[in-house]
Amino acid sequence: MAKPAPSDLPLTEHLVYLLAQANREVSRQLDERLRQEGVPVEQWRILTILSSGKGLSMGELAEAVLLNHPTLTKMIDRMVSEALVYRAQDPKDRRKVLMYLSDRGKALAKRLKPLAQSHEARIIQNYGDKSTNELKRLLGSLIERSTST
Amino acid sequence: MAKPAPSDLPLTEHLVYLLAQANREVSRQLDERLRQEGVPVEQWRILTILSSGKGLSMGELAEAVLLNHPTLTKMIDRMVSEALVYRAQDPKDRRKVLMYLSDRGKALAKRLKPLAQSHEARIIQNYGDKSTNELKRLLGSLIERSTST
DNA sequence: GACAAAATATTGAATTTTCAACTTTCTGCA
DNA sequence: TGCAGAAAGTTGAAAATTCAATATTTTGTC
Repeated sequence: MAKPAPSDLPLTEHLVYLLAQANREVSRQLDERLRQEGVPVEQWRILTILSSGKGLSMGELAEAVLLNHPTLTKMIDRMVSEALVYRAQDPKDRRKVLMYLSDRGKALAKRLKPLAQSHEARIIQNYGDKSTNELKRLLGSLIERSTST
Repeated sequence: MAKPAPSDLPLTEHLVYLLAQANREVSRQLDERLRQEGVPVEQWRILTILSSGKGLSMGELAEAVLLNHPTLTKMIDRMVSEALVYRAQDPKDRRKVLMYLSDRGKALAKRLKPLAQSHEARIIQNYGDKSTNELKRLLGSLIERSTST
C-alpha cells in the first residue's frame, strides 16, 4: 500500500492543519506590514470591503470579513471611536445598520492598499505566478463546495 | 489587458483572504464534530501531536500546534486541570518542560481520531481526491517558502 | 389589522488571547 | 571560574472574543 490509511494521517498532513498553518503564516506577514499603520488584518478587510462606497449591513459585513456578529459589533465600535467608519440606519429596513467609511477611513484605506498589494506581489514573486493562481483557484472551489453544503 | 493590476484586486481575490476563508470554513466543520467531545480544534492538535508518545517541550509544542507561547501555557494549564496532559521537567535542560499525554488524554485522543478522519474523508469525498491532494501539495510548498524567508 | 415568529443588531458576563515583564537555567567567553 | 547575555517558560494586566440573553423591527398568517 502506497498511502497510509487516513486514520494514520499525521497532524501536519491534515488539510485542516495545512490551511491553518498557511493562513497563520501569510496573515502574519501581512500583519507585519499593516502594523506600520496600526491596523489589524480584520480592520484591513473592513476598510477594503467598505472602500467600494456601498453601505453594508452589519450582517453582510460580518459575513464578508469573516467575523461573528458580536465580534464585529465591538470592532466597529472601536473603529467608530477612531472615526474611521460610521453607522447609518437603513431606511428600507430599520432593523439594519449600514456601515460607511468616513473620510479618515477612506484615507487610511488608500494608504493600506499599496501595503496589501506589495504583500501579494511578494508572495507571487517568491512562489510563482502559476502556483499562486492555481492555489487561489483550488481554494476558491473548496470554499464554494464547503459553504454550499 | 486581461487581468486587473494587483492594486485593484478585490478583497476576496487576495490569497490572504482566500486562505482565511477556507481555514475558517474547514475548521468550523471539524469543530462541529469535535464539539461532541467538548474539544476545541487547538486541543485536538495538541492531543494528536502528543499521541506519538514523544515528550515535546512547550516551545516545540507551540510551534507544532500554531499557538503563541503564553496562549499555549494557559491552554495546557486547562488541560492539566482536566487531567489530559502532564508536565515533566527535561532532565537534559532544566529550563525545558516536556509535555505528555495522560491515560485520560490518550483515551480522548483515540476517540477523536475517527472524528478527524471522517472529516478529512468527507472533504475528499466532496472535493475529490485529486483536487485535495493538489491543494495539500501547493499549501505545503507555500508554507515551506514562507517560513524559510 | 393583530400577533406570533423570524431577522437584525447589540449587550454584559465569562472566557480566551495577547503583550510586556519576570524567573530560572544554560551557554559562551574573558 | 564567573559573569553577561541568551533561551525557555510563566505570569498578570489589558484587550479581544465568545456565548447567551436582550431589544427592536419586520414578516407572514389568520
